[in-house]
Amino acid sequence: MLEIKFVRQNLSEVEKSLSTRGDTADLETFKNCDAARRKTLLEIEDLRHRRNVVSDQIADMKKKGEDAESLVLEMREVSARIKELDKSLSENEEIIRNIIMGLPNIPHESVPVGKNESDNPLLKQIGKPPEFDFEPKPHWELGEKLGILDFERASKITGARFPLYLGMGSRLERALINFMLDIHTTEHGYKEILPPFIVNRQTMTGTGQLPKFEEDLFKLEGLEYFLIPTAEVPVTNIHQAEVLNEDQLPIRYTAYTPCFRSEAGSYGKDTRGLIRQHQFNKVELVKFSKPETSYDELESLLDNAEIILKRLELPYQVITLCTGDIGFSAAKTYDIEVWMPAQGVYREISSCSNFEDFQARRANIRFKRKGKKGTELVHTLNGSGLAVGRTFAAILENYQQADGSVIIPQALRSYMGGVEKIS
RNA sequence: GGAGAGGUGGCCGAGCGGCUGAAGGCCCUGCUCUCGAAAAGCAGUAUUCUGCCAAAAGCGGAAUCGUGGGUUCGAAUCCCACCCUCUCCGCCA
Repeated sequence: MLEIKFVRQNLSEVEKSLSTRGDTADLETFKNCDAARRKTLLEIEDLRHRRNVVSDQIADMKKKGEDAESLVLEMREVSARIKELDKSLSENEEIIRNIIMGLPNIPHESVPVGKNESDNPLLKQIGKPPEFDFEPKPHWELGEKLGILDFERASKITGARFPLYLGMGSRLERALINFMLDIHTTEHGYKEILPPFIVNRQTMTGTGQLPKFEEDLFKLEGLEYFLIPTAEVPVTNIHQAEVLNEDQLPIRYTAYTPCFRSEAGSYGKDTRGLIRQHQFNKVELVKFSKPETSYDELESLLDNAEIILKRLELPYQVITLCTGDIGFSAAKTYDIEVWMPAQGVYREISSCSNFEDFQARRANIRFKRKGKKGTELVHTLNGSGLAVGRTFAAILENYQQADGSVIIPQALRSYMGGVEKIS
C-alpha cells in the first residue's frame, strides 16, 4: 500500500505510474473523499477538544458540589453531533481505504517501461541448451513412462492440475527441496522456517494478495482462512505489527511449503505437465532489510536463486519485468527462466522482487534506528529459490536420454542416495 | 467440545469511571563521575492521524490500554459481542 499522504501530494505521479502498468484507479473519488475526510476530521477534533475541556470543568464543579447540569446537557448534544460526524467520517475512510488498498506499488525508476511480457528486457543468459540427436520429449511424457508421475490418477483423487509423484519421482522432488534448503541455510545465511500453510485474512492482506486477488486463492469453507499461494505470505507476516531493531536487519528466511493457487483465468494454459498446477512445492527466500540496502539485497537474492540452477547445470536466462508485467506489490522484479527443451522456450522458475515498503506498510513491519527517534518501515523482498515442480520438469527434459531415461544432475546425487539415473 | 484465567507502551508490570498517554521496573540514548569500563546519579525515551508551515524543525489538537459496538458530560476502568493466549478435563496424529 502506498502512503496516503504520498498519494495526496503526488496524484499525477501516481496516475502516471498506474498507466505505465496499464492499470487505472478512481483517483478523483480519492481526492474528493480525502478532502471531505479531513474537513470532517477537523470539525470532530474541535468538538472533541471542547468536550474534553468541559468534561474536566464538570468534574471540578461536581467535586466542589456545584450544579453542572447545563454543561452536561450541552455536552450531551456535542456528543451526539460527534457521533453523527463519526459516521460520515468512517464512511469516507472506508472508500479511501478501498481505493488505496487497490493501488499497486510504484515501479522503481530502473524498471523499464513496457506494455506486457514481450517488453521484458533480457538481462543475461547462462548455460547452453543441450543438443539432442533425437526429438526431446516433454516432461509429462517422460515422467509417465518412467512411472514417476501420474496425472491421470491424480485427477481421480482430486481433479485436474494436481500432481502425483511416485517412487523415484517423489524421491527426486524431496531431494530437490533438501538440496535447495541446504544451500540457502548453510551457504547463503538464511534461517529455515516451516510456517503454517493456512493463513487468515489479515495476513493475506499484509502481503497484498487481498483484497484484490481473492479469486486466485483457495478459501476454507465457512472460515476466514486461506491456503497459502506461496510461502511469502506466512513468512513475511512473521513480523507483522512488530518493531525490529536496526541491528537485526537484514533478516533472511527460507521456507519450503506447498503452494495452492486456484489459477482462475488460466484455463487452457499449460494444461499438461507440472508447469501450472493447483498445488506445487516451492522453496522461498524472504528478506527484511533497511531501505538503503534493499536493492543490494535484491541482487544477492537473485544470485542466491541462480546458484541452484548453476549447481544443477540447467540453462537459464534472467529478465527484468517491465512496468506492464510487474506484479501488484512489487517495485522491481527479476524473473529467472529455465530452458525447457521440449517446448523450446525458457519458462519462469523464479521471481525475485523488492517490494520496498509496500508490504511493510500493509503488514505494519517497522524498525528502529539506534539513537534515533521514531520508527521506519522496513523493506521486504522475496524470491523463489526455486519452484520445485518446475525444476523437476526442467531436469527431466534437459537430462533426458534417447531411451527415455533421465540422468540425475551430479550435484543432486548425494540427495538421491547415490542414484545416477532414473530408468 | 466443556470449565476457568487472562489480553495494558520495545519488554515486564500497576491501575479497575474524571487528577492516567498511562505508576514502577527493564532496555535504549545522552550527560555526570572514571585513565577507561563497570557501578551509581541525573535527564530523555510510544505510535498514528491532523492544524499552522512550501517543507523540515517547532508549536497546537485528536485518537490509541486485543477488536467492534453500547452506557456516560467523561471509559484502560462499567455492559454486550467477537478474536486470541494460557491452565484443567475430554477427544486425537
